[in-house]
Amino acid sequence: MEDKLFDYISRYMIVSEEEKKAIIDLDIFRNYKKGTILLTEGQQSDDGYFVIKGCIRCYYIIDGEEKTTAFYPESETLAPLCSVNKKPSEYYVSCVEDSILIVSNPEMEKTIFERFPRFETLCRILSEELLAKNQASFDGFKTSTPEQRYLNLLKTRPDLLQRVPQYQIASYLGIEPQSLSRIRKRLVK
Amino acid sequence: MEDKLFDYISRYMIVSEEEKKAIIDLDIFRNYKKGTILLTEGQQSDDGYFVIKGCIRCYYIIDGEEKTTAFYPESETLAPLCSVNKKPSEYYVSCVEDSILIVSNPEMEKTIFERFPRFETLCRILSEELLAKNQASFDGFKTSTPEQRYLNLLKTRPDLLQRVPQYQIASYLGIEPQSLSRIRKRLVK
DNA sequence: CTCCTTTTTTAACTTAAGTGAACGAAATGA
DNA sequence: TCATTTCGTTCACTTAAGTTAAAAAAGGAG
Repeated sequence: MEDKLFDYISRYMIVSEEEKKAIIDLDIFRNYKKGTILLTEGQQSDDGYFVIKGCIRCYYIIDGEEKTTAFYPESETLAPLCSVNKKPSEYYVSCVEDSILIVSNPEMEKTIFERFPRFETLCRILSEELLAKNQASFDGFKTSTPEQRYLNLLKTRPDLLQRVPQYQIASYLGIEPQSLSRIRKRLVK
Repeated sequence: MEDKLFDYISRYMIVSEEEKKAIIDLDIFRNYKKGTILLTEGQQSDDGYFVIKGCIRCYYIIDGEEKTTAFYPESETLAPLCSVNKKPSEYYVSCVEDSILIVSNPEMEKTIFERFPRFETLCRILSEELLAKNQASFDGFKTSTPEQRYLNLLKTRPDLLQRVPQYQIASYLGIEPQSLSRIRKRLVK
């Protein structure tokens, strides 16, 4: 289980046994059942998530309708806005499947960073990377039609379409479920 | 001129005179004329930008058409994807106006972080903040219609509409210039 | 297996954005 | 200053997404 985390980190640096032990000793692995709500609108939480297994999802409820904006499957990280700006959350976070997550918070990060400053460098670099990638997806979204967005999803994250209901994919693509159904129909021929 | 930078940083921490001097000694302030292209498609650069004065813009050229995806006015930061993933850039960066920028690169960051580790913490926190905010804008974009996006821009960044040509705003909103013209007409009544 | 709920598809109709073209206004530059 | 390019608006037409409603299909619970 720890391996998923260290495999991920090993793409950036070699982690010593001492460091591994320190992280495991934090006891940050958590199991959640499918459907568990990790964060609710209006709630303030400092927690950040790294997905070891399973998948989590962000969604808003706007005029009574669920609007899904992001999915985080294995090896992805979510630091909700409310954990950064210390304000109540505008969105929900829930588990799409039974999941194992690392749940971190600023205090434990501080503990680790003080003992192993290399980890703060790692987190800085990871954030910079994630930011640049998020901007690139946003760019792709802006410059594409709904159909192109769907095709791109099919190419880059085909797994998602298997794991997640279509109506959630639809709002993730910025359209209504009926439109996604239509696009799929259009494409099969 | 330095003040713009230190005013910005002072929202996060108190900067000592020694630290200020070290940063100023890096000699990282640069002047650019309106229209200067800072980064070209296909180019690889390590540079990151902090806007002291003026405004910079990111755009793609897709099928011969400019597609603007982002603006960075005073006190905003741009770390292009190519500076993070070390690959050739897919987009251009140019100056919307005569601008004064801080141009940084990984080596000088390393120099500063080694001497003043607090600055790495600052950069980590800033990246985390920027990431969360970028995600929030992306969410807002996905869950809005073009008209709502325009109204939101009008509310949150009215200055942009004065500083930037309409056709650039249009692609920033994910639509064609004609559609933006139509939306504006629709709204005046 | 059956019933009930959720999800997906279909359809008809409405609305708004894309497209291509034309025109005038504004900005640019020689 | 005049000529030229660029920009914003308008129009007519096309295309695709939103909306509302209903039916079909799939999934889960008992």
